[in-house]
Amino acid sequence: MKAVLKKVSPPPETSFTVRKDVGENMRNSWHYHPELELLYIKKSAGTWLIGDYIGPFHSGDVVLIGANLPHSFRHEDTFIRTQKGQSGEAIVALFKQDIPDSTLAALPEMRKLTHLLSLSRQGIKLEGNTARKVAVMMEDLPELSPGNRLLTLLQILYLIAESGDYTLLSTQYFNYTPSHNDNHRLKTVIAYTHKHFRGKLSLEEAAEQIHMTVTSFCRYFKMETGKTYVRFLTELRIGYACQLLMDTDKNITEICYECGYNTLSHFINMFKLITGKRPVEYKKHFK
DNA sequence: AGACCAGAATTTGGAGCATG
DNA sequence: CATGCTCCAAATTCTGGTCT
Repeated sequence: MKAVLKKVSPPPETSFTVRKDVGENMRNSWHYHPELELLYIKKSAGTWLIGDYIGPFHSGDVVLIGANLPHSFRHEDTFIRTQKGQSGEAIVALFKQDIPDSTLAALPEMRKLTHLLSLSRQGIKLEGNTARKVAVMMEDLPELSPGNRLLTLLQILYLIAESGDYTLLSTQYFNYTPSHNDNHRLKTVIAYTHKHFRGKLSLEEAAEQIHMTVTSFCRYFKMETGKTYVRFLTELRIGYACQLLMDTDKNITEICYECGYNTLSHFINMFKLITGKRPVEYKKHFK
């Protein structure tokens, strides 16, 4: 599943982009961009794929997507194709990490904000009261003067960081970038998995990559990532299957084999486990 | 396309060993 | 004593065949 790099250029008098997407304009494909994206779903529902996370979204949801994190929002047809006035609506703010970094993040009072920006690489979904407050602030964003718009954006980021009222969506290993602190062995095995998940990939093979026995590897992987290796692999494969279902006309059997599964029954079971829908239902829903 | 089932494979948790 | 690993048995999950 290859994400497409999208170029975003803000209007000349501003340092970031705010837009209101309505109906057809909300359509998008699997893509990424160096800008952070703050998205408020004013009126719509569907499924979002953010990194290796797949899940439903509804009106009122707010999400912060970090730099270069691939994502795609699949809106239900009713919100895309309805008559004027009844279509779905979303408000999007796209800004470079420099904006909070150069204005606030360097200050000691803003330690939580720095943390928030680093967590955004996994995709952050706002919860409860914070989501409601941010939604209200985002409603106003498109109408504000450029200066007020910037201040409101910073205020929103500060509010999110301080509240801690959010959940992380993707695993931290989906879009990892090498750093000296990262576990080298884990990086090796995850990179190997990303490269080979479409084919046959045994636990033994994965363990071999980092010279561990299978037993030790299973325990190690679970301890490091919080999920089993098989679960991680399943999420990766089903995420790819979703893309194939939405973006191609391949049949379920073909997609099953293309995602590294050998039996249709198992593929369907796993698909249901991860998405809550059967492949055919999923395809009908979004095609 | 999807359900069901038996056998195979994987994961888990406890116990224990080696090393620093 | 802490850490990192292995071994083993039991539990859980996956696979592949078959049927609807």
